[in-house]
Order: sequence, then C-alpha cells, then structure tokens
Amino acid sequence: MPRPSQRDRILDAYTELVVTSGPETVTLEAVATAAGVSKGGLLYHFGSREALLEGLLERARGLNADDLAAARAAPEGVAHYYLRTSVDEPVAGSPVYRATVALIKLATTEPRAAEATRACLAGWRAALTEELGDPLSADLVAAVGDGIYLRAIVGDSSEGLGAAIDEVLRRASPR
Amino acid sequence: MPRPSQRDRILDAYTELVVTSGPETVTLEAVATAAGVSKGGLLYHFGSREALLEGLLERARGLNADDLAAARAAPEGVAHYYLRTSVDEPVAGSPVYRATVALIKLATTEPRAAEATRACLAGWRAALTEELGDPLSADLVAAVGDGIYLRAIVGDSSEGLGAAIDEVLRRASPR
DNA sequence: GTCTATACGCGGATAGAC
DNA sequence: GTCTATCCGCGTATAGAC
Repeated sequence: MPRPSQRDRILDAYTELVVTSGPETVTLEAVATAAGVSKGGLLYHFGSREALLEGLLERARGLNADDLAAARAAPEGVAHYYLRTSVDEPVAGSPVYRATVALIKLATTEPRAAEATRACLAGWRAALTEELGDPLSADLVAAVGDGIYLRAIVGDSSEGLGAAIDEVLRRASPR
Repeated sequence: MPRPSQRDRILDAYTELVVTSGPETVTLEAVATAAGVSKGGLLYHFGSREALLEGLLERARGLNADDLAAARAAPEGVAHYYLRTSVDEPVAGSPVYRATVALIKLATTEPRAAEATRACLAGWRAALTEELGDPLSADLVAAVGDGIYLRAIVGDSSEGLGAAIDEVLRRASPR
C-alpha cells in the first residue's frame, strides 16, 4: 500500500475539519476544497466517505503508536510525557494530537472510531502501569490525561494542571 | 413556560438516541418514532431541529444544576459524590447522567452544547474548590471525573477507579 | 489523475386535512 | 394536537470527458 502525497493532504484536511467543526458536519465537498482538489478528485483516492474514515483511523492508530513509543523512550518518563503533551498540544497542535482529537470526536458517532480510541487509551494505560508499578497510580494519571482531553474537546483548557505536573505525579503515587 | 408531558417524552427519546447513536445520525423521523409520534407531531412541539437541541440543552442545564445542589448537600461531600456518580451512573443511567453524556456528545459538533458543557464543568470545579480548599486538589478531582466521562463516551469503563474512590481522594489532597 | 455534470436518496420543513 | 402528503435543498456517488 503506497502513500502518494495527495492522499495525505486529503487526510490532513479531513482531520482538520473534524477537529474544528466536528464530524458529520464535514462534507466531502468541504474536505476536497480544503485539500485543493475537487469532489471527483477526492473520490478517486478514497472511493467513499467510509473509506476516508478508514484512512483517518489507520493513520491515527499509527501516529499514536509512534507517540507511545516516543514516550517510552523519553527521559522524563511515560507519565510525565503523557500529562505534559495532553496539556501542551492543544496549543502546539502536532499531527498526533490533531489525529487523536479527531478520533475522539468521531468516536461519538462511529463505533469503529470508538474502538480505535479505546485501543489507544488502553495502550497508554498499559505503558503507565508498566512504568509506575502501582495500578491505581497508573489509572489515576491516565484518568487525569483523559480528562484534559475531554476539556480540550469541549473548548476548555487545563492550565492549572499543566503548571503542576510534577506535583500531580507526586500525589498520584502511593504515600 | 409550561411543561406538557409530551415535550418531555420527545426530549427523552432525543437524548437517548444521541447517547446511543451519537448526534447527527439522529433524524427527526427517528426521534419522533422513538417518542411515539409522527414527524409532524414532533414539529408541532419543537418547530425545528434547532429548537429541539435548545430544549435538550436547557433541560440538561437544569438537571445538572439540581445534581450539583444535591452534591453540595450530600453528607459524603461534593468530591466523593462527583467521582462516585461518574463511575456508577454509566450503569445506573439516571436522567442527569444521560443528559450530560448527550451534552458532551453534542459538544463535538454544536458550539452551544460545548458552551453548556463548559458551564457544567465549571460549576463542579467551583464546588470542588470550595469544598477542598486547595485548588490543585480540586482540579485534580475534577480532571479524574472528566476522564471517567470521556471513557464512558468512548465505551470504556473505569471500574478500577470506582473501587478506590476514598484512596483517590486521599491522594488528591496535599501531603 | 483530476475535473464537470448529473442521478439519486434522504432529511428538514411546510401545508393542510382531521 | 397530531397526522399525511409534499416540496426543497444538500450530500453521496457515478459517468464520462479531458
């Protein structure tokens, strides 16, 4: 399965529109225009709306796996990495982050997106448990990160938490 | 503004469909059928799709305000109440809970729903800060609760956390 | 590969009978 | 108040030219 650059540009546009306008509002026409092609052109690359969704899902899975791997290799540790990026990315807006937010938004409607989201969350929880040892600490950190995502999706920020990541991690651990 | 029973039945059906199928998938036809009326009948009570949304929003706000008041009056305290219900309700499925989940799902697409959601979250955070004193503790508990909601929306459960609410609250507080 | 034109179905909304 | 019938616009998908 080759990856012609045009496919990616279309997926980028789709992702962006889902993030900003929410799913279902997004029409093929809108995606095509944003990607700089016509509706017909888009449908050459992705035969249907369903195929377009599948493309986004697949890419989101891949980006998330890479991100998780990066976290595992990061000196700061998985837990710190997860909280830090959860808080920072809404501003930075990396590809992974955008893809993940799109994934969650799509999850409200599409069962396959919901499943993909669960898989991603499970991956982080596993990595956190592995690193922190204590299951409750891991679940706690995971929940906080998830909560930050929810807020971002709803248009809320979590600065307070972002400024105190180290303290949060300290409290999460058993005393 | 009187509250004829039929209006509520329609809003119930709408809420239920949004929770199960996600927004936008829900057609007026489907809502009408689920509520036991025809499309025309529904449109007598709610002049448009927009009006229907507004009805749900308003009711969700009211239910949430009541719930928050109940939490403030609860012997267990706001923090415990918030975490406990966040974990338990996905199973129990009270009206408030359903309305809130519908609200969040709608928030991915509708700006007004997003705003209503932010208002609800802000209300809980304020009550938590008031009760716990320490702002970070409050933000931490709030984030955990929000994370539990995100999981529920994505079809994930948070049993692990639910079994250890007291311990979570202990860790959330300053040491 | 990418475009234009077009067919088709569906969902929202109105009109008017009962 | 609630229903049926109908109109209209929009979004997906196809056909076929370039």
